[in-house]
Amino acid sequence: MRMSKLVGRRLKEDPKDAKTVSHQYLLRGGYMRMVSTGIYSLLPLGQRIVAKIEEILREEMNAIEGQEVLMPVVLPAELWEESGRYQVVGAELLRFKDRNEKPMLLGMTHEEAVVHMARTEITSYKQLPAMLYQIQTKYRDEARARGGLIRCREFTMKDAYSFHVNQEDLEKYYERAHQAYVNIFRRVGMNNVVSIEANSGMMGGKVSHEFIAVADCGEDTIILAEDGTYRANCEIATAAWLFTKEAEQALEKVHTPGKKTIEEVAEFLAAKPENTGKAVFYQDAKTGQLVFAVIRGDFEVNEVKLQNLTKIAELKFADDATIKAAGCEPGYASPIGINKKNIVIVVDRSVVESSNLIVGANEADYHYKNFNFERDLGAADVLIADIATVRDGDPATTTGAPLRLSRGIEVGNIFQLGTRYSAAMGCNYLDQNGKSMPMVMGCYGIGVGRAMASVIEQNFDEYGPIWPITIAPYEVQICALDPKKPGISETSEKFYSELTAAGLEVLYDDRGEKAGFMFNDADLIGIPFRLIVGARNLAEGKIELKIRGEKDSRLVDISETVELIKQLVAAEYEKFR
RNA sequence: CGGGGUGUGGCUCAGUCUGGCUAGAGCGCUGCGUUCGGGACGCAGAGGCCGGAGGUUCAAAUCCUCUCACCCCGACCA
Repeated sequence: MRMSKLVGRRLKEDPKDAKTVSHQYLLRGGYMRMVSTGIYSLLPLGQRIVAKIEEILREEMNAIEGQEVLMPVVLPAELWEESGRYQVVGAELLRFKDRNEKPMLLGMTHEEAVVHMARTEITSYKQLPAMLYQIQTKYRDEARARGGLIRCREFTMKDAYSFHVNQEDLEKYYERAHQAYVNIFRRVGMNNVVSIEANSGMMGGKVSHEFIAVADCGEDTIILAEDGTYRANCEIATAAWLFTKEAEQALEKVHTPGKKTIEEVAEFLAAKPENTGKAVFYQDAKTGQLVFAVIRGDFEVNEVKLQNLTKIAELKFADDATIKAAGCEPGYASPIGINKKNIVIVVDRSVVESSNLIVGANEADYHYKNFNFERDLGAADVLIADIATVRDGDPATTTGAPLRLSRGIEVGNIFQLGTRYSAAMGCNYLDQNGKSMPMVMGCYGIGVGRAMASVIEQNFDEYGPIWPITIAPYEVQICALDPKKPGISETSEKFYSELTAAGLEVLYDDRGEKAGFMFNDADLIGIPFRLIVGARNLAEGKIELKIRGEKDSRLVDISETVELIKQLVAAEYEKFR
């Protein structure tokens, strides 16, 4: 490709709205343009990268017996009504009506569509297991798109769905899919991706893993043990907290004027936050059901754990009126004397296993000292569970190694769905005994554009992205410096045709711009190998070879250049096998 | 959905508070010339209903009302 004809200009200044590195470089390098909030067009350079990522995805999916299909973007609402998700999912699902007033939607994920396919095509245990996948457009009407391709509304996703005769077979396949994902992220050049246990949320099913590209701009918080033995999303992470019991002391009511927060109360009573208990009121956003959570003062309630435990889809902080209606005093709420009727009470292990805590007195300006769970509240009608948020430095459950918080981008997600969809939608097969059974399903997703952005987040310098050769838009770039000088243009053209003939993908900067101008553009395009044809070196029979991401360049004999590049490119690919 | 902010050539912005000349700058773009190894320079050009609609005024990018769009923080996120 000749640069003089390449569509997609590079920008000298950072676009004002781009905050993350990948967003800035994708715009500045001329890889993509925004068309509307969270909706982007890919320019030729971006599309070339995406096509290469997709090819790697196909290879890895095919390697685990995947069969590529293509399902529609526009789906009838009735299909989603079968699974129940038409009602459950909120405004992110874009709904509309066709000319006959028939309710339709834009697919945000394709469990329903693939079940529709599987239940008509697969009828016998002899056809199982089977895996179907597609690389296709998804639409999610995000409340807030951000970060360019990191979180957008329309995006390309590789989504795969597997069907099995039983849970055991699913689990075996799930392991293979997990390994395929590890391969994919290595091959596209993400050098720091961890798979972690995750909350399966509305997808249903129990076991799920997220693949997280560790990057500061990430939206997810993940918990990693320093020795690598524990990895989990902070939403479900736990730790080997140690609590100690002491001799119980008598309950004592104390005056704590104006002291509301844990810190204020603890300081006022010359205690530490871990000597206190914290009471937090939540309510079901839909039904209003009140939930009373008690946890030690030095912990924070993990709302995702609480939601999973109480099976409430959406929790919010309870308002003061609701709290008062339940007979409690906001700010001084107490587990002592609480009316257990009509309130879901959840007590964290930290409170159950500690002694003599300071808690509210359910009366303004008063607290109790020496609260002990068994004696003062009791386990009857109380849920005892781990609802604590892991803190930096907490000990891992595996080895006790300190846990650390990191930020990351969710680049892949795999679920063991079970029969959540197949049972609801009649996706059955006949087993050996002629008995109709629901298929056991798994699903496996990777966002293609997000993967491209994440590669940048892990491979860049102050000048631009540094593409791994496996997904670089081109393998070699030729910069013809001052092409009017004798020999420059001829030599560059010769390299261009010879390298292209050798099967290499070459971007040829034939524009005759100033050297610095071309170098800066080349850095933004981030191609691994760069040949610089200039008068100075040409007089010596030499060509400069610069490897993107390396500081120094080297001189190569003209006669050896083509052969050397072929070898270097081949060797570079080997690194990603 | 809360809170904050921004809309002026392709891009980044000034001008708005305090209304008034032909609406500006840098980058980019076109032509000519000089340059030529890390974003050169000169000359000459093209390109704007100042987000939109109403209003106030002799006069509106600027003041008022309404509206739309976008960004950031939070909530949400299969």
